[in-house]
Amino acid sequence: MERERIAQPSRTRPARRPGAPGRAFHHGHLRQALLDAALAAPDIEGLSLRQLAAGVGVTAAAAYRHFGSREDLLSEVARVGFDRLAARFAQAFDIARPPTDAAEAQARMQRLAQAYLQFADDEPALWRLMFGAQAAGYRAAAAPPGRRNSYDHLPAALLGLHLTGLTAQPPGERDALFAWSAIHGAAALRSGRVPAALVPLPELAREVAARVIQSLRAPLAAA
Amino acid sequence: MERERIAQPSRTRPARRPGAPGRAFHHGHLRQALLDAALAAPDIEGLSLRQLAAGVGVTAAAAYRHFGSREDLLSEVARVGFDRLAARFAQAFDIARPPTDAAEAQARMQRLAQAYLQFADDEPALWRLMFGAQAAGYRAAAAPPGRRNSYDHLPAALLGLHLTGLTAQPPGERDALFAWSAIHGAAALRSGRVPAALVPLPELAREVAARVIQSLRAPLAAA
DNA sequence: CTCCAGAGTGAACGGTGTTCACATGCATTG
DNA sequence: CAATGCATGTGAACACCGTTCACTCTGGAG
Repeated sequence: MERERIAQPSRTRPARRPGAPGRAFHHGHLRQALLDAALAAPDIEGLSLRQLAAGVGVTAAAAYRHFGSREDLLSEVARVGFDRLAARFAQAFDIARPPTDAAEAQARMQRLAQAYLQFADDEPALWRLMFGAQAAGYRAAAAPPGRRNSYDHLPAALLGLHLTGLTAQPPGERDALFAWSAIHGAAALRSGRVPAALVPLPELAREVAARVIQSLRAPLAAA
Repeated sequence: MERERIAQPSRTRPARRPGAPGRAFHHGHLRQALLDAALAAPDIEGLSLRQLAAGVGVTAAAAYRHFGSREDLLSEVARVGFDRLAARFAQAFDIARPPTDAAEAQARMQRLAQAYLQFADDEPALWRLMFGAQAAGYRAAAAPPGRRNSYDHLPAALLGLHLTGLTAQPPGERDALFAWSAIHGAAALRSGRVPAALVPLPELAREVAARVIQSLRAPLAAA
């Protein structure tokens, strides 16, 4: 059954796009197809490997040619999530160019917060996977060696605040932690449908950024 | 098989503690036993209903006499978690008695933050359940009508800051949101093993509280 | 043209949540 | 005190899940 196979050139190894739309897997892009399907799912953590495989027209066992386990697959998906988040940060401001003045430094902080919050808004399932229950992810973004790190932008933004005179002390690791906490917490509460956090996003981002800047303006008073 | 049943008095309805240690369920406290077993589990979300039931010496189907589904059971467990969190808040300071001075108001904020962070440290599985992936929980604490609300303490602490002159404006809902974000975010990052958050807890709590107070000291500058 | 390594199949394993007909024993009636 | 009824727990069954394994197929290298 099912002879009719389309003879495709496919001279280079990783080529072989799905010429025929539905059929013609076998050697090709199953791995990517599975990742794409998972990324498109409304509830990534809740999806079953069997459904996922069936969705791309393949047996569940076939997935094990490309991933060691369901957990592995989800880790890969989370990694893509961190890449996307990093891409949004990169769009928020150019880390290589220092801010021109205090207003710009403040705007950067605000855009950074907005990028973080917007990401959680736009991709809630991916967000939950990245920072959810098992949370293997918090460090995942820091891993890939060559690639630009997701977590570089926040220290850079804080440094910008200091260089333009908005904060008294140069930013330390703990300052970054607090800033991250505030932004991450806001995103978590928002995605948890806490009413006060359901305000329009730019407004929330502006407020969080402003409060973070204010909190870092002066060194801490003695405990 | 298994005759030997211990005839127990059990005159009042909800009495009947497990006199004989292993056996002698049937009519009694299965519901509570299941909740207790779940609360004691190292990974609440990951546990199976069958294992849980087997752990208390009962068939999985028996659980359905007391809970509509596994999800229902976990919701109940989460509710207990919010009660415990509220109890810790109640121990942090008496909400009915306003703070005597600025130092006391500041100390309250700090104790509140510490209670939150300590809870996440002490009961990580419960914490993940409460604020984890599905996160039906963020509002759950606000629900029970008669009982003291988990979320009353934060606004009270903020009001204390204002009354003792530590903040310029009376605290609004959005101020509470920011404060909660910062504390919750710190707890999330800490439970996510972010290295900078793994500092000794009292120190982290002191810092977060101080930064929150500083961030709320003055009204926001115009956007 | 032959061979082979990689890719996908289908059946099977044990485990899961959930349902349902059935057993059982308590507490309350007559 | 005996009988009844209802809440409570049982065991088998269902569909589904993740994972493994022997197998088939195919496309490209020699």
